Amino acid sequence: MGITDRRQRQKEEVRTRILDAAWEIILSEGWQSFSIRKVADAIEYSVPVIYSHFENKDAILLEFSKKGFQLLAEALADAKRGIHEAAEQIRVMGRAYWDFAFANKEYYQLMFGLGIPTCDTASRIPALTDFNHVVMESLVAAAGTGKVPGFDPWLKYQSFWSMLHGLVSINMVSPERAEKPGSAGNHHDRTALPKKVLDDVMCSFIQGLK
Amino acid sequence: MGITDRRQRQKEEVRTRILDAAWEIILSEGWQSFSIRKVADAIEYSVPVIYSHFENKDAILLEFSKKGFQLLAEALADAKRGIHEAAEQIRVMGRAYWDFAFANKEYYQLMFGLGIPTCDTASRIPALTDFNHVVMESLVAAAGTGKVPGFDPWLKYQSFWSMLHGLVSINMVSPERAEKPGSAGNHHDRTALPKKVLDDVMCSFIQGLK
DNA sequence: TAGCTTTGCTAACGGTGTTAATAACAATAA
DNA sequence: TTATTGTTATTAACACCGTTAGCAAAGCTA
Repeated sequence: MGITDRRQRQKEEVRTRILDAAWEIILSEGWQSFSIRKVADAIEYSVPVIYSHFENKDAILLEFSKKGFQLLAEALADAKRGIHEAAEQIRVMGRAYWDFAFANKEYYQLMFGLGIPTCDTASRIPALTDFNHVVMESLVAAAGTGKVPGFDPWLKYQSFWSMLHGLVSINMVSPERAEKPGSAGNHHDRTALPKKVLDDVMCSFIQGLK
Repeated sequence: MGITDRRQRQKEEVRTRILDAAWEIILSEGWQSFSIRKVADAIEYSVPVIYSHFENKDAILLEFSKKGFQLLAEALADAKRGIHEAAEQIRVMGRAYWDFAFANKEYYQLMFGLGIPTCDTASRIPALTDFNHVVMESLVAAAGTGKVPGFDPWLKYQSFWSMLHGLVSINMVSPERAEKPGSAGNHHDRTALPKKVLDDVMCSFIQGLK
């Protein structure tokens, strides 16, 4: 019975075509203006076929959110590969997190857009576990060398992530907000300062581990 | 000519009725489902009158964003009033920031919702300056006692804000994400841990100032 | 009272997510 | 080969949305 197999394959192919078209729209027009109808138009199918592949619009966006976390986890794992000192691992992961966010703005915004992920969606993102592990590993290693009493790796993981996300999202929403009042129009400063802030924050974080 | 005065007053009154109705809708149904038509229905006017008071839907939301920053700046100013030690001022401002965010979720989400504030809106929020001043004051004071070489108050202000916003937004988007895997369903932990993270983060931040 | 300005309305345009009813099709059974 | 079944895709509708053009009503001035 290869028939059902072929049907499965064809169905899968339409599914990926939907995702591809959706992503193209998001990249070119922004995720705000992404719509089911545009996708249907792009893949030359009628609207309801999309609903036979995804429960609703948010389910499509969730798919990208998942993939975003996967890519982020990989980026961090790649960054620290080959580096032995735990503190340095943390430093490069911080930079990698920052770089990922700004190299993949659309992903990052979908991953954290306040309205998009509903409360229960978070538990349905398996890649979050990978992210968790990659970070935690280095944190435990860094603390292990210092022998800090009452060290809570989960707490430090939260701190690490919070700092990075705050830094990124404040600089992503609007560059103006992060600009020094006196240096308006200084384009060099606009990109240089946030990276200095990143270094500063990571530095005092790592200090707090030891 | 008291006629134009009265007209002005009446116009102003409609304006506040629009904002009141809008806020009520946002509180009861969430800002996602807020719509011009619902507001028009609530104030018993037709839709176009709203457009004679506000340029568009976003302009109404921006109004709440502005007020949110104003309230936040006041909350921080209130929190540190009467406290003399700069480090302690920073600590209580951190707590005040956190408390404000969760006591006024709707405001906070409007203030930072990634899709809502466009790039140029940031410069149109005067209360941001107040927020800036209130925080910076204590930062400079805290550093002044320590005499750190190469101290950049603007950089530290960025760090301070970033850490807090990251902490808040990660815990606000979905409580599950911030939960320790092993302690699923432990309701005590769900509220207690983030506050410990807050303390931890603030602690190492203040350490970095001296 | 006639004319002018302001104000508010209806109705429409072009969108959106979502779904019920229906036609077209491919695969099986007689 | 024809009839029957089950799947798939379509049309068309529902109920919304932001926004605006055109028009009627009311208020004020002269």
